[in-house]
Amino acid sequence: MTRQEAAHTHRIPLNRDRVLRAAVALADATGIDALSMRRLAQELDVVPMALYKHVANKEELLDGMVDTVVGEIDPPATGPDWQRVVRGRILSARRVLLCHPWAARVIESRTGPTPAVLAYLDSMAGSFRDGGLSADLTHHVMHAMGSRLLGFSQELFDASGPSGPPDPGLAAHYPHIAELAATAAHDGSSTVGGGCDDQFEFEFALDLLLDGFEGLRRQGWTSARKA
Amino acid sequence: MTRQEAAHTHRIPLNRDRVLRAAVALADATGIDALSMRRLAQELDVVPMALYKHVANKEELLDGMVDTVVGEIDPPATGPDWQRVVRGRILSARRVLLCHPWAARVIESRTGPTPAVLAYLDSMAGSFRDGGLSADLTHHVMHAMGSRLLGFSQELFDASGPSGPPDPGLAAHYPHIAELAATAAHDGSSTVGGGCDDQFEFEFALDLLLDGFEGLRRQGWTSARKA
DNA sequence: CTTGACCAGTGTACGCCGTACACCTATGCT
DNA sequence: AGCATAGGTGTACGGCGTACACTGGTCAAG
Repeated sequence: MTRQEAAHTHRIPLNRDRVLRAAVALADATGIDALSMRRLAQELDVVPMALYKHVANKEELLDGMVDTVVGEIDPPATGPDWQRVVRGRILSARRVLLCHPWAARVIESRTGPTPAVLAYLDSMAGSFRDGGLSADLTHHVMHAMGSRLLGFSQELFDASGPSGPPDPGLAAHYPHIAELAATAAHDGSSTVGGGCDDQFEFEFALDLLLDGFEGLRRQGWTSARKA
Repeated sequence: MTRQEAAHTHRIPLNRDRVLRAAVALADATGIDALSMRRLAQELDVVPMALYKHVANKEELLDGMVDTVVGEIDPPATGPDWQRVVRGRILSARRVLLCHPWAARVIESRTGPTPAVLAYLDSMAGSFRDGGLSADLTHHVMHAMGSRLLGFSQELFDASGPSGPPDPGLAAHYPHIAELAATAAHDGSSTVGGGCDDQFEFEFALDLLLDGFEGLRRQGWTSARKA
């Protein structure tokens, strides 16, 4: 067990997959802003340039990270009730994205779709089609769901800061927001703290949209273009 | 007209507002990634550090830019039809955000709300309340609208690249997406090219949501929490 | 057994970034 | 006249992504 042998044993050859996993873990642990090629290399006990044998550049690294997390989303369930199927899948996507808070922003920042995202969207479209929606309606429905399809949209921010008591200055300047904050505060939601129940909000919007889609489907909606 | 006088005349004293406007213009012209303090300073014929007399740092510059563009959104119209009012305002926001394609991402990247965004959201909540929605419903409705409230969400990407003919390889791997692309291609929408009519998609989703909200309002919806 | 191609990993270097800090210099108040 | 202040300057530092030339180890062909 010379030093050389030790080096051999503890150094798994560092393939692309290991790089991506380490990058995801690092982003999870320290935030996406702290993810640099240099820090990542350090984490892998390697010199920065070594990474470039496995990813072309940082953009491709980010693409790979996106594919890695999107690959964690459950495959679609099977069943006759398309709304159930879609709902379950989207909530799975949401769960995954909530585990990797950086992922939503990174996905949005990609200039083109990555394969895993494409596959996800494709199977989602398939679920709509299997549920009896026309291709036309499915198309518009996918657009309507927007980023909600991918389970994120935690919304911009909470409007109320992390602090506890309602800011009196805020109430003076933004009365309606203050009112909403008050509403959120004193209904006994699952989040004991000041905030509102994100999960409830998410499902509220999701169900509203799904109900809307079902209504359109039942009435045989088709995109009536004005010439 | 010594050189000194010339310097005096052509150098308007560079206040915060001029900095923000120049930053917005530069981001519009060259993209948000090309906006650096150094490039911005150069644009203003000034040394980089001069900017720091007017903005604390780059984050605050971005905050200011957000407030600048959000300030361009039309004030809310008045009228008895709340859906009309809200719809018009949101479409105004969308118009503004489409003029500054970088703005959506920057807004999402802010850690806290900026004053202009807060004011915008507040007056939007006011429109819902004036329309007869309860504070409770308004709260959830604001969440449901999500980023659509701010008029963006051009959606992740177009799924079909900028190229013309449908990629046969894509069709093989992602049949449903290919089907949607075909649907979008041969209905004679306003965009003659391959893409779909973003404006139509946006209004489709918007109206679906607004109709859903109106239904809830009419039936006196209230958030029925399961304890 | 030698040779040479081919990797994965290294080391150095460049140009860009945000910005801390010390410095000027004109302006305007006392 | 004296002086504080505000706005613009110059220099410098540490971090970033990554181009490019290299090295040592593996392995097939001669």
